[in-house]
Amino acid sequence: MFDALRNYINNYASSQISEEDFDLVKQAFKHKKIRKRQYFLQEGDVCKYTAFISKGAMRQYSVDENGNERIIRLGIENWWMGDFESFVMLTPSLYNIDAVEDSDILMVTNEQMQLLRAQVPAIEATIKVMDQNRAIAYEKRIRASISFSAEERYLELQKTYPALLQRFPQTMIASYLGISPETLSRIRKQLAVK
Amino acid sequence: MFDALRNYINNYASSQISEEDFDLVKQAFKHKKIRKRQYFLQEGDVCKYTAFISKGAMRQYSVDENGNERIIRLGIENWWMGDFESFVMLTPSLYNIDAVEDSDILMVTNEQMQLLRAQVPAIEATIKVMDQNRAIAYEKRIRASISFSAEERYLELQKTYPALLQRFPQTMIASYLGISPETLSRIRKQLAVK
DNA sequence: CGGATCGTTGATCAACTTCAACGGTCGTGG
DNA sequence: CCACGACCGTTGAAGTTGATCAACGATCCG
Repeated sequence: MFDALRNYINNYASSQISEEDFDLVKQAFKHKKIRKRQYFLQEGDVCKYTAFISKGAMRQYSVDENGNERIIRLGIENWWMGDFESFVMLTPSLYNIDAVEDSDILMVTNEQMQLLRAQVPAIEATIKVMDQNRAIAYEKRIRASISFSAEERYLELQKTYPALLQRFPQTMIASYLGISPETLSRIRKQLAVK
Repeated sequence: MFDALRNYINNYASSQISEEDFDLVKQAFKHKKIRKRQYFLQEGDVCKYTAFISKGAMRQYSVDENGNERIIRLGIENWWMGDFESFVMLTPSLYNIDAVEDSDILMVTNEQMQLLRAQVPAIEATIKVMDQNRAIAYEKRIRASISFSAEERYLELQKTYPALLQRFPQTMIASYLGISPETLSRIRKQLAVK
């Protein structure tokens, strides 16, 4: 259960995390199984935990006034899931997060995370790299949304995170790209011809 | 010249930075005056420095195959400017950065920044808060780009960063929002009527 | 087996872009 | 200090992209 997280840390921190340090990590995280369609977070609630997905697939989305779901993040194994703003500021979330497949997650509060960060150098290092990577990934996505057409954004996603295309239904991919399912269907048809 | 930076740090770190610590900061940063239209970074170059804008206004943009400028970031006093990916990874940048007004900037390399971070607790604290705020701001912008119409994105910008609207020509604001200058002009006309 | 979900396709519609022209303002070089 | 050119914002018309509405077949799951 914790192996995925251990590998993740060892991969991000430059050195291996010691057994004692990893015990601290284990104590800070709560394991939870979450079934397909089950909520991890509902709009209006505070996102008290951030979750490391050790198995499964999840999504974060808001619902507009017409009832349309707008997916702003997708996550699978070895990704983190949570509403960052709500988690850090302890404000009510604008988002829902639920499982798209049966999932195993490891949950931690921000308080525990900050403690771990201070106690365990490997965690501190991991978080720094994560912060960097997140900033870079977000900048790319912002650039794509300003500069690229729907087709280009789809191709970019296909190139960057091909795994997501296999794990989530096309409707969700479309929503994540900010386009309608019909448009994505037509783009794929179009690309198949080429 | 360094006052803006000192205030910035004192504002972000929970405690005041000591005089000795701030001397270290002063040594790490290089001051530079940069004239309107002058480049801070050109596409293809590595972004060796990140800049704290102590006075002035700058923009980061890419140029597409048709010669259109796509602005992905605007910055004024007390904001940081630089291509984060290039700065961290030392890869050639896809962007240009130039001054929109005559500006005073304080420049630092990533290496020096990491050293400062290790030596000066106030810098470490400041960067942590910056990382958080950046992530939150980026998530909002991604959400806006997926979910909101051009008019809604303009209103959001007006609400969140009204100062930007005063400092940059409308053409640049339009580019930053990912819409054409004509569309922004019509949106503003439309809103004026209401 | 039956209902729900998913992807596809066609037709129409709305949002936004592009192209073109014009007037105003600002900064600069003569 | 003035005149000129560059840039900026505005407006109109036409064109494109993608959204919406609607219908249908396939598949999956209970």
